[in-house]
Amino acid sequence: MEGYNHREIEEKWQEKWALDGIYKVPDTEAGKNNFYQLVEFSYPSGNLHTGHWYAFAVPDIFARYKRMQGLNVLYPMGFDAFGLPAENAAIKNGGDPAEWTERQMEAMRTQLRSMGASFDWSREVVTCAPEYYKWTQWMFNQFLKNDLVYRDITMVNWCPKDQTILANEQVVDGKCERCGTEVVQSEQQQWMLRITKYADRLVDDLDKLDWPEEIKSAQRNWIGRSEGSEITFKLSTDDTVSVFTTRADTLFGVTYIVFAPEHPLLEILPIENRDEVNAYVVATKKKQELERQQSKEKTGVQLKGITAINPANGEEVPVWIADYVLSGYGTGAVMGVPQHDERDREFAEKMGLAIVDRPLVDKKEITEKVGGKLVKTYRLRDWGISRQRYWGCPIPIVYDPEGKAHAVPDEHLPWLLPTDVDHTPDGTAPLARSKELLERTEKIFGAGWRPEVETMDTFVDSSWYFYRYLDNKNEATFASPEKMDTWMPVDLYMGGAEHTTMHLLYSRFWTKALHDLGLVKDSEAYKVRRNRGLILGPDGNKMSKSKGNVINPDEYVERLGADTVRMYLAFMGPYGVTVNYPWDPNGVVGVRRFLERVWKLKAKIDVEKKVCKTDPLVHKTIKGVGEDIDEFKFNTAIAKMMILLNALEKEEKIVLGSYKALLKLLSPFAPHIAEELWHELDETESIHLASWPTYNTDFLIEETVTLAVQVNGKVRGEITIAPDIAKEDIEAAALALPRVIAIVAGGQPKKIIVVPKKVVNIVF
RNA sequence: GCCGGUGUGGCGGAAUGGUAGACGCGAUCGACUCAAAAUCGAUUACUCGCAAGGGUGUGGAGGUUCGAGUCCUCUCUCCGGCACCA
Repeated sequence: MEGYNHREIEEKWQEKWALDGIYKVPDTEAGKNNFYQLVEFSYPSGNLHTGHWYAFAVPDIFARYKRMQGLNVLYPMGFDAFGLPAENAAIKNGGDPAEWTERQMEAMRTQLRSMGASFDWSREVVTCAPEYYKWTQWMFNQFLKNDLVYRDITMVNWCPKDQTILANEQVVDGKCERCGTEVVQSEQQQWMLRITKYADRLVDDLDKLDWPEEIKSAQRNWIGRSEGSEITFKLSTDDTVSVFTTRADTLFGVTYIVFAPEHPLLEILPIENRDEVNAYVVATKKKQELERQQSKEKTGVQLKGITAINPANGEEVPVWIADYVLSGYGTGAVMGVPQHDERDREFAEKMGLAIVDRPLVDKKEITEKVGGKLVKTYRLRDWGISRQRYWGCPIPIVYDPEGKAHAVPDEHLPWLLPTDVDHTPDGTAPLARSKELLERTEKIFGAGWRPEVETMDTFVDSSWYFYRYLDNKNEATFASPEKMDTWMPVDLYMGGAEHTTMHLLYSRFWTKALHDLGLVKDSEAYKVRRNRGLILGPDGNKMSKSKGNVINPDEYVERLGADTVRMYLAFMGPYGVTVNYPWDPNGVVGVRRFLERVWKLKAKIDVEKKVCKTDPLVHKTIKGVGEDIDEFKFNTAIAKMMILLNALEKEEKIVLGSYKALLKLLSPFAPHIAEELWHELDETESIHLASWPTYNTDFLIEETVTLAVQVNGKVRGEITIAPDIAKEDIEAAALALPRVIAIVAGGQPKKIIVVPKKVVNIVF
């Protein structure tokens, strides 16, 4: 037998598996239940890094395990292929983003294949393909018809470098998530999706989901529901202003009212110190949002000549504007209750406003009494999806000569992205420069019609991709109801923690919207969600080129093999928890050693041998490995296989069945070496089509058990006895230990506790 | 500040309230070798002791229990989310 040559066998089996199509998944298979396991598809960067391996290769263990257990497992892969990097590459080097993307995808497919993952490539989904975005646009049209889409002028986050709008989720510490440029606020028209309409359900339905609390809590925080009252104050000018408060019970303690500087009433009120007020408003607008949030120093200006009447007691209180009141939240005006609110107190003290201590009242009663209403507000904003970029899904809208927006009718979908675009950025949307798009629009709709030149946020593309895997070639609909019935909802969705309040929230919204339109059955797409952690550099820091701590998986695959890399990543710690693990270049060698020893162990097989004293351990290992995989504890599953190997190696000769069982247990983790060794045993069918080994409980019955003997809770020795021995005999055996006799020294134990198979505690 | 998570050897980590540190890495010693690597064997929480054996130990302080890494109370650290959100 040759030595373990990973290069040879990995390539050989990858080719063979592809050729035989062993991972091609039918929509239904007789006698098998379907299991839909999803991982977040990736952007085609053309560079498969350690993170990808951790994201795809480790869940592949689970998919393979489920398949061997007799489930019909779908584990698909695709590409979230629209997005800025392709366009930036085109800007930098010239060329076409579509071609660039295709090249990157081809490179990535090759790299992905090197993982030995069991993806069903026949179901691949590529979001930038017209066959795909046709349905993205179709859904947009459906949403438009059902009032889930609208056009609005809003303050947006604008990245001056990328020349595009960013969602709040894409702004990190006031900087563009992608390029790190300081984000500025600017007022723009854009297409909005009414995600806020679903805010309550997005919060409430979390309770039904088997998701880690950490994810649910992050989504709740992000949506930021708060329940309170809207109360109207009359002004001295006969105008009225509504305030939102969660503390209606403090209404009697109101000593002033404050507007946000952007409040629309400011323009119409007869303010005596108009110049002073305007100056404050202008100064506020100049401040960027970031600055406004950082400097907590209270500022503000009183609106002279304006007062408000407290509806609870008729008291007349002054009215101010101050930038500590946010225009985008609640009603953009608050009641100042310095006695009960820290911010109000700070403001009142600085401005010399009254602070009064009044009794609290019932929130609900007082709200009703003063004609207010109980309301909920949310931190979540509607989702602006307009991007002034080229490489995205075109928004299927055209404008008539009067400038009115119309949906591009379904029969003209896909509304193709034009190709005649100069990618040099000039601050305008690239599609505005396309002759092709304009001519197409006029040809179909008439002279004077103009196309929408914005493209969609790529989070739109990824909000429904998991449906398309189920039926990726369907030309009549995005996915047939029958196929969705057999697969949805997703049984297990593993992904990155960074998507918790972005993709994960958006796609939940999308599913609910499709559900309400009768297009899908479930209102939640993912039954179980697990976030994974990060693989850090050997120095314990996040991998980055500048730190020089980047681990290139290709090098390790070349040197030690894909099986070793997969298995090492699984061995580092439990999966599905957001814990970060540093890559240990020595640790990975340990896994390789394990595989080599499995390889060598084959020489010890004795086909004549039928029983071995390791047989019970084999059964125990089968049980344990299965249980660990069920809980995503791949690390301890591997440890158990190592324990078994250690024991088998100590034997002169081993039973063939034991070796086969070990190979089966190993096969989800290290699919190539397991397949190779399996075939060397004269097996002809793939090990990956074999069934998961079963264990015989007869072997799990222990002949003897070892109990710790404690005196007053401290371990003083141990006894090895038959498991079914009587309590009295156990006590006697424990008391007979020389060390116990020495400690007890003839005294009478107060009590003896016997925990079967575990411990004897002599309390003395 | 609010919410969520985390804390165990030199390192990654393991432990249904029942012998803390499985498994792996690293380290030390030994075998093999001219030598090194690889491989194999032994040791490896800390500490006192020649040894037998003892003491201490899961961020910290209390508590419940025959028995606590695990349960309870308080507290600290680090990581993540939200944050002038009324």
